[in-house]
Amino acid sequence: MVDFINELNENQREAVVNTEGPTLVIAGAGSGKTRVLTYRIANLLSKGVPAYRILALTFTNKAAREMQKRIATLVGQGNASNLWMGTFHSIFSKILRVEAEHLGYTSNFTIYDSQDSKNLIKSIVKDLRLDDKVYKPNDVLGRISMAKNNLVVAQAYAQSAKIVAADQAAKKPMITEIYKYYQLRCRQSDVMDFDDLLLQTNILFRDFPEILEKYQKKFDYILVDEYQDTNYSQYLIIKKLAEQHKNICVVGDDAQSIYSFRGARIENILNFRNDYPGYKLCKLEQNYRSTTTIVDAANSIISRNKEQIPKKTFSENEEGDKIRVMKAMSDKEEGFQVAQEIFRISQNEQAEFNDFAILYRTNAQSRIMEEALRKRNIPYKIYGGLSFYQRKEIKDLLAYLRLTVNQNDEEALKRIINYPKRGIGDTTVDKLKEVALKYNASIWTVLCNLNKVPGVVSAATAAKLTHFRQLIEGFTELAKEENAYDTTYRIAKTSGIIDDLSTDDTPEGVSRKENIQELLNAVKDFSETAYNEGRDDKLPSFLEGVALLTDQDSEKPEDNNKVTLMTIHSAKGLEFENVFIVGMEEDLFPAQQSAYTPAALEEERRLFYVALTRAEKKVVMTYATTRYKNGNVVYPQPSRFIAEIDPVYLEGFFTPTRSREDRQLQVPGRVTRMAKPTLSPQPNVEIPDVDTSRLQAISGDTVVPGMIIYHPNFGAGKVITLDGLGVNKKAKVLFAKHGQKVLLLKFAKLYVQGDTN
DNA sequence: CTCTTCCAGCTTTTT
DNA sequence: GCTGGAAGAG
Repeated sequence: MVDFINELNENQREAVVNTEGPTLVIAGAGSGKTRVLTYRIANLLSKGVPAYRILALTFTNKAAREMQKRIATLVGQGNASNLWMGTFHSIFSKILRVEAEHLGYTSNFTIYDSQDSKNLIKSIVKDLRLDDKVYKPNDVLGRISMAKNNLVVAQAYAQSAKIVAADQAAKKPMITEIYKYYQLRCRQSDVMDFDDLLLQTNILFRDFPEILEKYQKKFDYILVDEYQDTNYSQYLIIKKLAEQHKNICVVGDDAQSIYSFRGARIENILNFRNDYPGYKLCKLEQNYRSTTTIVDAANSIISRNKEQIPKKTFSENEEGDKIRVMKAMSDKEEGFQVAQEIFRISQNEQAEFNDFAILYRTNAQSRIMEEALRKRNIPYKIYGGLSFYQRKEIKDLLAYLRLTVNQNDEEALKRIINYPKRGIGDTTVDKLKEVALKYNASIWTVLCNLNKVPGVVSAATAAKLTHFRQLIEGFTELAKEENAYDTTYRIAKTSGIIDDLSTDDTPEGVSRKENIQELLNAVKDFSETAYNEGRDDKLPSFLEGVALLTDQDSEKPEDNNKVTLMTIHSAKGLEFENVFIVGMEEDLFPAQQSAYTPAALEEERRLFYVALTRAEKKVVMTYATTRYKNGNVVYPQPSRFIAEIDPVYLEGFFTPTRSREDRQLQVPGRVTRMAKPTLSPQPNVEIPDVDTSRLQAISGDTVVPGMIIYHPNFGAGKVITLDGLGVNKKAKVLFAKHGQKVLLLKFAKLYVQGDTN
């Protein structure tokens, strides 16, 4: 039995005991949010609610697993594993597989990861003969994703005047066409992308009320973690499911909303009161994780944001050390200093390596940290970056598995039709695709009907294609009989993948083979566990989950005493005794794209808040004064976030005294190679003042000599000369405060004085 | 059709 | 600094 009285504070207990009706839990960082969720679920179970009637949605697989583990220790493994607990994507993909036929998919539909989606977009852009410089897969996918997350299907996209106008303004009017074909080809391939998993669930619930009702009845209790990170699509699914009984409990912290870039709506949490009148509000404000210094410093940061739910997190822990700021001459030295500090602290204070985390804004920063740690023989584990499942050799083998299960999977087919080499080149694939488009069929269908389209390929090519087709068909037959492991093993062998990798003796080649072996082990593990537990051990079942897996899901036991390296985003929800936040520099953190709009900047600040509040005892922040970025040297300024912390909580950072106006004017931007901050000579040209409240952005090619321009970094300046052509066009500009600079116009964000009326 | 070499673009963050 | 695509030679 669960001891609520002794293990929970009053507010936490409220949140746990009030199981009926809508409940909103506002949970500050480190306030025992997970504890509340797990106890609430344990409480429901102890009241006799069957586990399979509880739906608990988390944001990451990791969070789900963690919670399951903790519930299992409270109520036993058997009970815990019957819970419907997982990410939105994994839970609803499960439901969609059951209901797929209603929507015109098969239950074996494939899930495209972002790379697959981008590849498909690339290919559509090519088919439509569009400029791939204008229609960049990333951008286009972003637009489509945004649309889907707002439940705008391709047809509605085309009909929305607002969206069409926005695309036209961005000079990308064909996105709507691309969306249409993208969706068409996904359907043809029996494929859903990540966003479809949510969109199609919404469509399912909208168009089939009896199915909605089935699930409304099934889930008596619904819990949602990280509610501030839900997007519209997720929000609506929850709302519909909870409509009948309204036993919904959402937990979140608006101060930790860091996913608006992928459609998360902070309003969802703010509007809970309107959606569920009569809701119960629980505020968890006591931080049990961090020292008062850290909590107060974090508060001093987040209070600068305008948009937030009023709350005051506090800590009754000891005051603790001040937050240390370390400056390094270079990114390399930054790594060196961090490694040295970790080593020193671990020696002096008997801290274990797993008490340390190094957090960074971008994955690209990990490599330099890795190198430094390796030199000092400090063990580390690294999350994110190129995940296991994104490695080429793994994707290749998975593509075989996918095609075996779903022959219409276009991206899988294109990936392996000529890997290993079997003499089927791009020309042939293009021809097949043309035929497929013409007959509105998948490439596989064309492959099966080559005789009906004579003359498309030569007899020799046709033979090769047929051979490939038979290879896959053989695998499909095999998959029906054998378990996932036996099938996969045979595929790896007979497809030639293993032979192909065996010819490569380089360290990379060896590591690729090891990765294949690791995947085989994972499949074996799946098959055996499934068999032992009486579940389906065939290939489709294995594949179901794989697309939604990430690196973070494969924690290895040998990883237990290592320093953790990860992005701040993936650190959310975790805690470490000692946290190093590295790369505290302008244009890195806050990211340069975020520095210009207030909303984006607030999100960066929340991200910083998340980073700080990961720490229990010590925070060390570091910045470098030179850094390699995309192979170029840049000279970053320390992040404004350092100066935003109340200096009483800091040590080692000298806050430069700047005038108020100066601080407001300074919107640090990109430092280009040409723009080394050197000693600025006083200008000998008179530059009039610029009214910064009336600036108008201009593009580089409208710049002419003599023009007065305004640069976010350097302020007002006069264009002296221009040289270079096209994208290499440069302007020599004399700035009032910074002297002469050469700007690459392609990069420089320039403004001119706008109309004064 | 395949292999090699060269170049451009990229870096926000994740299911 | 790395990756993926283009281009050109065999």
